[in-house]
Amino acid sequence: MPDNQEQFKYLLKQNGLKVTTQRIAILEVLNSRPGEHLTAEEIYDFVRVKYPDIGLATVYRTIQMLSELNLIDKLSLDDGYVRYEISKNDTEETGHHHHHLICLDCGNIYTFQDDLLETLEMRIKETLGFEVVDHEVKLYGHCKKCRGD
Amino acid sequence: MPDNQEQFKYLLKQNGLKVTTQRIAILEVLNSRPGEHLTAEEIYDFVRVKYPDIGLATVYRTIQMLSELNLIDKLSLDDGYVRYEISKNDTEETGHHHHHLICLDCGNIYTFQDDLLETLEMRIKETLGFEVVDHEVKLYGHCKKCRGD
DNA sequence: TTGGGTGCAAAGGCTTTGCATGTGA
DNA sequence: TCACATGCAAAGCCTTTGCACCCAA
Repeated sequence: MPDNQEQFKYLLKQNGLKVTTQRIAILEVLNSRPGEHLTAEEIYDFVRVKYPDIGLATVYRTIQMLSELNLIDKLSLDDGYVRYEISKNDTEETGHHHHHLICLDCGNIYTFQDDLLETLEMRIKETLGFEVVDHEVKLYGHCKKCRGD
Repeated sequence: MPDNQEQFKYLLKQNGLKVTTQRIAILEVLNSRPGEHLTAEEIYDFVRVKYPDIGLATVYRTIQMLSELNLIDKLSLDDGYVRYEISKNDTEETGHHHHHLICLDCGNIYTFQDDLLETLEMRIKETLGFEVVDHEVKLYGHCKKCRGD
């Protein structure tokens, strides 16, 4: 995580932005909960444990910035909330995200990696002339636990 | 479209719902614009051309109903609007939707069909025990037209 | 007749914005 | 010092809800 934080500070400075307590705190919350998909409100609550004076607006503003810097990923579950998680892009170049399995019963979100789409995307480029640079895949269904019950 | 409309009326009656002018009008608007992805407001505007007295709330209520009856599909582009299009499910059983190609330059939405995910979904069921029943795939990129310019 | 449907306006709920104050560089 | 960042509250914006009236069945 210090790596991540250093990268963050560097990115901020490089973009003429300031390194503030609030920004570091928010990044740390997201960084300490990989794989969770937090709403702005949830992030706000976690950050307030250590920094009770932070404002919700700051959380929203910081989240937006982190998203633009590609340090976090957005995920929308159509439940009225936008969720965020720390980005784990190994390959900076592709920027491709992992996919989500969403259980319709318990609401849990599972993630998985798959390169299957690359074949598809290549075919789309050849046949339609459309060049895919990013994708979002959500699979809805019933997870093992819920199917077992 | 009369087929579709008859099916609609039948579905309404079967569910103890009434066939009203407004409901038919909204369905017709969506039916006459396949492949377009309309927001509630846009649907509202189109319907008002013929039925100026309709209320926006009725549009929202009807849209929700149509969605529950699986006559229309929802699509969220994360621009703050939820969009709808008439459903063209050939196979009632699978309920699988087509996929969307979203151009980051002009905003146009292209659709395509592909069965590639079925392999993936089968593998997910085998390895993770997660049974996929629906999916949503959005591919972002640059369309032929915009790449040409 | 009568219970579901509609229109209107108000309320909800998440997110953004304006502005005065605070603070990192 | 000073431009950017923050907190607070207000405003925005899409969507839902309450309620009296209306109209399919």
